[in-house]
Amino acid sequence: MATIRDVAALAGVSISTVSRVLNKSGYVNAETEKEVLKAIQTLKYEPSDVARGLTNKKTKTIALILPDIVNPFFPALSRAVEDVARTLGYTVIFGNSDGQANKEKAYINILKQKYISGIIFASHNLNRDDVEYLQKIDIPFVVLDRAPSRENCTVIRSKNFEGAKIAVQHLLDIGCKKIAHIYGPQEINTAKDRLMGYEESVKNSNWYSPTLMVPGNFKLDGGMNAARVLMERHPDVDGIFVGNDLMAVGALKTLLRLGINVPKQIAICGFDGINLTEAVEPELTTIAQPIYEMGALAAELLIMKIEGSRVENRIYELEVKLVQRDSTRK
Amino acid sequence: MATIRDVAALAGVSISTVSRVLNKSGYVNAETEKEVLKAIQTLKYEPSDVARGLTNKKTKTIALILPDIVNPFFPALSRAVEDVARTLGYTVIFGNSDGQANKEKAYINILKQKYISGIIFASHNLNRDDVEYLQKIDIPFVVLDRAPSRENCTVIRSKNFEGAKIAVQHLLDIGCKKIAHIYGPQEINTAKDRLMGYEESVKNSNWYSPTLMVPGNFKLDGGMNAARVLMERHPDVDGIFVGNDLMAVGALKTLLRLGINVPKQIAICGFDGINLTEAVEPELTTIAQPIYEMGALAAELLIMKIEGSRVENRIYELEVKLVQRDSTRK
DNA sequence: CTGAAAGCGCTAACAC
DNA sequence: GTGTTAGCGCTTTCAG
Repeated sequence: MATIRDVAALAGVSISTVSRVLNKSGYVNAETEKEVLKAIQTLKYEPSDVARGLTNKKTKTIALILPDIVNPFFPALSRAVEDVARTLGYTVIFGNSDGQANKEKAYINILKQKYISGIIFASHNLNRDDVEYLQKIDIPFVVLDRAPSRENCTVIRSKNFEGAKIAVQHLLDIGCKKIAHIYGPQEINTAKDRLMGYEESVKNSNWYSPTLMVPGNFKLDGGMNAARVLMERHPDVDGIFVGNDLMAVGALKTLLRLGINVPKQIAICGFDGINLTEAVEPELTTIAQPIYEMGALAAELLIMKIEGSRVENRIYELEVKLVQRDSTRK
Repeated sequence: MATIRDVAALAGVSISTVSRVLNKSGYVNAETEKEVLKAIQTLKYEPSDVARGLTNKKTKTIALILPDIVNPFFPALSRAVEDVARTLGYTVIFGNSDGQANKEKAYINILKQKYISGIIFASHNLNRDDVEYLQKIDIPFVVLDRAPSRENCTVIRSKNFEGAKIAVQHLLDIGCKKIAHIYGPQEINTAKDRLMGYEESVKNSNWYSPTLMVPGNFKLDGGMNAARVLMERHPDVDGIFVGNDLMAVGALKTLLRLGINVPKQIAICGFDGINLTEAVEPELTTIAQPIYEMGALAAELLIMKIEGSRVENRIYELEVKLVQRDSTRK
């Protein structure tokens, strides 16, 4: 593979001139530039990102750390990140943390050794120490959903609280008289916000009872189990707002197995907007987050940071949207 | 961040000695080694992968190029690759090619500039030229499902042809009298092999007709449409072997919407073994590929190649397994 | 067993 | 405008 030296030799200039045309930095005579470009062409020269990295401490690669790519929320997000990264000339390393602080910390270290340009953390476990560390070693980062502090992080999320209220209102609108909620792990902010949105919406209803709120694990089986519990406690429920789509699918399974008609007897509304909601029958109504946009924005903001644009350290909160489907069409 | 020089200084040795203990290469006095290790400890020194890359032309990072991470087959595969890569000290870059040869070629180039250690191509579009190019620039690679030539590629796949026969046999075993097949794009090897397996299994049956084979696109809507076509052509079909799970889920949707009971009236068997088969109701019987194992094996073989072990350039063909669920339990 | 020195391929002062 | 040179942090001969 040709190096910058080969190009310089062929073009009859010095390597710094070549470097200048490569980086469009400093002045270069139009003629010489042409020569250099020609030499680059004929040698099919491509600068080595690694050598550049060594000098710049930046590698045009970003990392995406997420809990588990197998969780159906993340593929779409990853796709968005990769799409915009590639467009902007970046490459993306991905890592699964399983939500474990130590795995995530280990990744930060590895990535540092690789002079990673920046990191996107998705619904993870970042704590104050990590944030300080990242700041200390000067690695730009962006956080999805969760952040230990609002002040010094750029965080992207969608309107979970409002979305929950929209969900409940929708169920009321279609005529539900007693609405339950299956919520996710309360260590997870999104799960908490959605639960709060539900509570605030229903607490003054005469049918309200705390036992209408059943915990789940944000996974399929959690939704299945929660629905079973709920049916035992409150057989008269006629609407369920489920904290995420995966559990909503689980709940749907349980209801179908119990011979309950969805939506006629019980309507279901999920949250997230993953593709899975369209794979099941009946298709699930959901409060859709703009998943792709969230990923794209994360990548854009991160790369802006990397390239020196000032990016506000604040929460970017995106809108959610009610997507009605058969599970709430009585 | 401390460099190798800092360590050398603190330990009172030369940098080459430090390098030796770092790489366990060459002889180092036990005493000096201890000193060096201590210095490394107190300085929290971590060698720079980038600097190493510059000298070694290897970066301890591999790439995974796949069509689209959003396709539910790939998350599990990716997870496996990342798991074993991490365990073996590698990091993974992922890229979506959308099955487009040019995107894939572009990635190869970018990765080359990054001194990528090796590449895994999943069900992609690699052609002879690409293979030659990769060999020329000496980047180890492994291919999943498809390869332009058997001789000079390490390819991993599962028994598609045999799996298809198992599927048909299973449908016969549970009493199906007329079995249709929805097949995937014939440019894709796996789709072709599965179709051939079906044909070979049924071509001598008295009920056989070529019109029982309906094309699909390996996606949800393809399965939905194909099932509709099929029901018009052959309302008396009582078993469908679908070329992949995603289409099988689509077919199931169509049948449920038509008020057809699955499995009583029509049994369905898919292929792949993705999680989605357990999310729908009834759950789908499928010919499960060992998806995780395939990814893990790909990563292992690739890293063996990278690290200089001889790895046979041949096809590693893994077993598939019938997983019976309610969609074929009459 | 250990150190000196020459790169790996590139960027960025600093001269000319 | 363009060339020289000194690194970036590490590995690896080659002496000693």
